[in-house]
Amino acid sequence: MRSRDLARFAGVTVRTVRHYHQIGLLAEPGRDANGYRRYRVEHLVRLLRIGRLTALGLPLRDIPALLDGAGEPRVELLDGLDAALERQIEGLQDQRRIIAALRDSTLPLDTPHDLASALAPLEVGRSANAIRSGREQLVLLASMIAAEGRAAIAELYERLADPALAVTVQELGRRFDDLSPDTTSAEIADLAAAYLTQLGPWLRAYETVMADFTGGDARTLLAAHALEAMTPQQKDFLAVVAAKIAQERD
Amino acid sequence: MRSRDLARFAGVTVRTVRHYHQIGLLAEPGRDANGYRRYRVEHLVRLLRIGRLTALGLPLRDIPALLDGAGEPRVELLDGLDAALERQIEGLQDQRRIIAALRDSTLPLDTPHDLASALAPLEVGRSANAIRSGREQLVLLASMIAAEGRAAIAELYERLADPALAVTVQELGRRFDDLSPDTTSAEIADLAAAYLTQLGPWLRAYETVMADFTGGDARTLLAAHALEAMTPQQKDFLAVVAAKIAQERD
DNA sequence: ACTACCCTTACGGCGCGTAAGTGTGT
DNA sequence: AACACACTTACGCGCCGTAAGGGTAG
Repeated sequence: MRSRDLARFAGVTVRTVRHYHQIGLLAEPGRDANGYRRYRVEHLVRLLRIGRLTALGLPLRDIPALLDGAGEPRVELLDGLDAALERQIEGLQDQRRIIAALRDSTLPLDTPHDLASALAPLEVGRSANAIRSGREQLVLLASMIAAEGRAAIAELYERLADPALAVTVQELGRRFDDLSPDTTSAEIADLAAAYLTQLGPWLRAYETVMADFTGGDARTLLAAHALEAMTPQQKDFLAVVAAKIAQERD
Repeated sequence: MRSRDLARFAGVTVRTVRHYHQIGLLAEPGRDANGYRRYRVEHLVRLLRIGRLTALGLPLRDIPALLDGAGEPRVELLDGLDAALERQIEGLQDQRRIIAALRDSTLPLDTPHDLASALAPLEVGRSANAIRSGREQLVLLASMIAAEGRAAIAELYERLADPALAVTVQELGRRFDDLSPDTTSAEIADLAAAYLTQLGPWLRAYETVMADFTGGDARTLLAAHALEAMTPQQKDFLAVVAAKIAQERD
């Protein structure tokens, strides 16, 4: 037998055989006068056994001990392999579940599905900037909120997306997007008042949930992120809203 | 944010972050006067999105296209990922099945379970040499027989292991193992006659199955392997048996 | 002269882990 | 002076794939 025959019989590539030679897993056979390797049946047997063991998921490193010594720790070995396989399978199944959930959505693949699903209707009519910023904020939020808070946050977003409120939210959002150097401070105050009237209760609920389920640095980061995407007038608006909330509290 | 903070927020290691820098997946941030990296929220957002995509099983190589360009081929991409995952899972489940079958057996891990399960009783009392050779032969045979023939071969082995025949087979085996330089040719002829009487029909069935389900080179290899483990007297015995079979045929 | 093999050496790839050696913040 | 950080460069892993460059069999 020469390399090609051996490899074919064993169902592997010639490269694989030579790799096994390199790491000392398969003994080098004798050579013909021309330097070609000349294999004997014992090599094929060894190669086939190696193949059976790798098919179990055993690393090459462990195989010499099993083939040359006796395979003492039978059951422990098998149990270890099986447990490792089970963990791997579960991991892959998790991935499949995420993928399955994602196919039903039109949102980007990297948005957290559980929070974002309700968000799509709220994006209607918003500026590209606002949409991008909102999605980024969601990614941040999803990473920083404790697992127990996810449901609470999701429920809040769903409340916004409720048809009774969604139209209002869209309109407020559009007015926010339109804040520009032309906007007067009276108009800003106007919008802030409308915001608090319509969304005051929601904002308080949001703050409660955030206080319960996120850390202080999380909220700092979220705030920093939100500010990055805003125009000066939008920041002014935010300041007015914040002032009014503080005022209410007293 | 410095490296450590960024990494902790994103749930990865600092090394991972730097790897992403190296392959151009994450932009290098500005540096402080001392050379430390100073990250901004946009880096964290990017890193989190990368994390969401890798969690789906996407290779890092594909991620820039998804984050920077639009993710056009949504469904195809997801389907491809899902199919790949499914294949992987099936492969791992195959491994688990093999492992499960192996735990019930006391044979070495690298013997083909479906053929070998019936073989254990026949090894009782045989020489170490014969046992080793027999198992090796099984490995060879399992690799060379067509899938359809496995059941037929398994059935043949089970016939040998049938209590009615097993004792005879064991005894013939032991006598075969004992062939040595002291053995006379009359004793060899004696054993050959016993062999043919007891196992003639089985041998013919075996030859039929082999002719049906293996190639000529497979049988050549098996014969070569069997001969390697035999003493001269055992080879003599084999020659006598072969001659008698040829004689019968005429 | 063609084709299909054989040989050897060596780099690549995925996604980082793990040093090794040096400087910085407190 | 200790300690936890930061920085860079570079090798390692598991299992080969894939050349590159050259000889050989039929």
